[in-house]
Amino acid sequence: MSLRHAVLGLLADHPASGYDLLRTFQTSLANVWPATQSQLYTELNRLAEADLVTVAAEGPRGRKEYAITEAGRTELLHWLTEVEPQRNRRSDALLRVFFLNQVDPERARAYLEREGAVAAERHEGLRQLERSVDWDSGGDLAFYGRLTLEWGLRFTRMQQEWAVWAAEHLRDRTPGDAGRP
Amino acid sequence: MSLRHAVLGLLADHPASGYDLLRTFQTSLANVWPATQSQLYTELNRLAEADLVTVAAEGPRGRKEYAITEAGRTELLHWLTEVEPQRNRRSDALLRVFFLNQVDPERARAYLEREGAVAAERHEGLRQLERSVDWDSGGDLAFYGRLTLEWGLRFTRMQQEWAVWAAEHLRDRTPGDAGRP
DNA sequence: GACTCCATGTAAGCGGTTACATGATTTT
DNA sequence: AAAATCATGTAACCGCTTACATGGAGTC
Repeated sequence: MSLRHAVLGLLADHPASGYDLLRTFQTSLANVWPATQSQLYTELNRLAEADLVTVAAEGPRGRKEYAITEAGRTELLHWLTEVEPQRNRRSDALLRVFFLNQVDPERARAYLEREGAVAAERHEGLRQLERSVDWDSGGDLAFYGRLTLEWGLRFTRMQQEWAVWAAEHLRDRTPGDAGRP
Repeated sequence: MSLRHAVLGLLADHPASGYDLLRTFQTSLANVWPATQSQLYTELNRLAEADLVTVAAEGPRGRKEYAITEAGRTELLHWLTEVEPQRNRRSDALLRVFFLNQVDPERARAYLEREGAVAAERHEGLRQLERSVDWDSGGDLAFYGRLTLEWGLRFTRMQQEWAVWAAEHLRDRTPGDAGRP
């Protein structure tokens, strides 16, 4: 149930409408906790129902600006410091590797190489993001955003390096007859 | 819908009962695609319904041994080579980092250090697993299992190193008054 | 006979995805 | 006037989690 806390976390910084939050979820948070429009609006209504947020103002076009309440802040801090993160992660990309013995080594290598290429692309995308953001604003959010971005950079690099290593390992193991005397 | 393919992948190697598969999911696959007992039995019935697996034999205590069918193999290969992996991952641990500006730097550092410690533990656990498995059996599954394990080792190491880096970065930024002249 | 392990099934509830639906305001 | 953007809401479906429920077979 972390969408709830993602919303609280954003509103803790400053009030925003569902529409505002949506854009944040589709940009800054896209790589950490993506959320859809449908999900967001439902959750905002639930949060308001539970008095963790309130409708602070109403604007044109039915716009509702939400603000976090004291109870919301308490809940956020509780989650931040006292709730153990769920660390078990599923990876269907890795699951495929597990079953790569079902295809011939060439296809297996092709799969690994594609994984490496995709990781490299994502890495490059994050590097571009890094360049495009003003990190010197001094804001706390910028600082911690930088930390999560660094995680992403390291993660994608690790994946890329692993894929290269795995493909090589595979080649060494089954010296394909192609390109050999 | 990858539980389906995880089951097919396992049955592609050799027939097994739901109970057998369950143990595999709770051990070898635990770090890649965990599944519960409830989920597994439901999925096996669905797979049988769709003729992707069949009940090859019935044993004592109502044991049903499932085997993959030709249609099942086709579906597995399709998924393996033609379906693009879903790569967007949620991480509530990382989401917390994003909102760490809500707590004081000391608590933030404590959080990062704990993340590092957990990563180190998991790394050690995987190293032990590595030692306990006979990788020289020559089996394909052992080979590809090794690749996924290596991924885990690199991932946990990366996380640990990142956590150390992040905690240091945080210290440099806000030179706490504790332990300073 | 009691305990443990093997073995399967089902029901309630929740969070996430996809799709549909509506309408006001601003821009071109 | 038309198009783009802002803005919210809801319904169907699916997969995962938790919990409950049942019983056969082997072991002490």
